[in-house]
Amino acid sequence: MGRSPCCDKNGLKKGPWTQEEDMKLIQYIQIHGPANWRNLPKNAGLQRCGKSCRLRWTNYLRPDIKRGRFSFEEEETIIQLHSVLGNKWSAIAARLPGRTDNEIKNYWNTHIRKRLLRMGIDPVTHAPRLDFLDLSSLLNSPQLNLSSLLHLQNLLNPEALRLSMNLMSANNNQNSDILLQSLQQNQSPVFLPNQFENIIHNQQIPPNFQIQNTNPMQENMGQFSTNSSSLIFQENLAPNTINNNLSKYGYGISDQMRNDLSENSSFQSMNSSCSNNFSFDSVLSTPLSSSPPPMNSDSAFINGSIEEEFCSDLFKFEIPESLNFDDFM
DNA sequence: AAACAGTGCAACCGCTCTGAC
DNA sequence: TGTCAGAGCGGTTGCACTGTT
Repeated sequence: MGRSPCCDKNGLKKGPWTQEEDMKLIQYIQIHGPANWRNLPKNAGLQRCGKSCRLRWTNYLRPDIKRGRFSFEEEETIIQLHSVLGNKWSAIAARLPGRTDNEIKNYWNTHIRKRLLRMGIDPVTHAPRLDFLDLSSLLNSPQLNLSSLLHLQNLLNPEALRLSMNLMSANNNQNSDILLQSLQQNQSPVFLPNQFENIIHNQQIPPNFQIQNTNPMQENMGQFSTNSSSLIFQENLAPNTINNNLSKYGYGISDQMRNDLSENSSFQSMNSSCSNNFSFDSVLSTPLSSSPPPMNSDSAFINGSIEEEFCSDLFKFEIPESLNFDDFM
């Protein structure tokens, strides 16, 4: 005994809704309210499946539906919420007044997802994916050093990283031996956040280390789960360190932009007890525009209900208006 | 101008999950 | 505990529109 179908599909109309059907549905719901979808088509005189009526109402006819293009703020909100909630489109839609889950899903798949991929960002994990980028150009970059390779360990599959290390070894990079040895022994070296900072600043590496994932939201995200950014943006890191790492890990920050950031922008580390829950990925993956709104992610949360699990104001990042982002779009 | 390819989006399908009964 | 309706999700389809050749 399986579940009975929601409707008898024989003789029921499919495809685009006509204006007359819409009017029937609207008038019926205005009188009786949106309930008992199974019986609604019959009572409303519609040759439609109840589920089709429900979807038509919730995705198109509802009076509070907002039509038209997504604003920058809405897009930013979607990206940030998706970095926390994943593909829970209804949960995302609940925080975007007037937008439906289906609309957001479509917009994600047709616009945002493609742009994130072009930016070298995994749209699933919101982590930079160097396998989307040109590895050879990275290896030839004068900025490639030990700390950046430590993050490559998180972003590349082991074989790709081994190849990278071999190439660096050929370039007489003595530090690479340490990392290569660790990889060959398949160790899971561990280090603490303050040690990580030492690495960033002093290029020193403990004998055995591991980048610890401090973001619980990303612990279950498979092979790309180790989150570099949650470590990169620990509270005590200097802005220039952050700026340098922006470009190291695939965000395409040019030298000009990095200089502008160093000179004119400010990362404000906020004292917060929820820093471990914050993922900077959402901010990083936020699309840049020629006239960006304030990068304070507070604007992303309509009702504030998510703030308990997502520290939205850990950092405030101000981008000077004179900065030209066209190169990065 | 016509043919074709690419894109965006509404709508659908099949399935799972959840809560009420 | 099982059944059912509603809700939600991922994936897909079909069509209109737009850009390119």
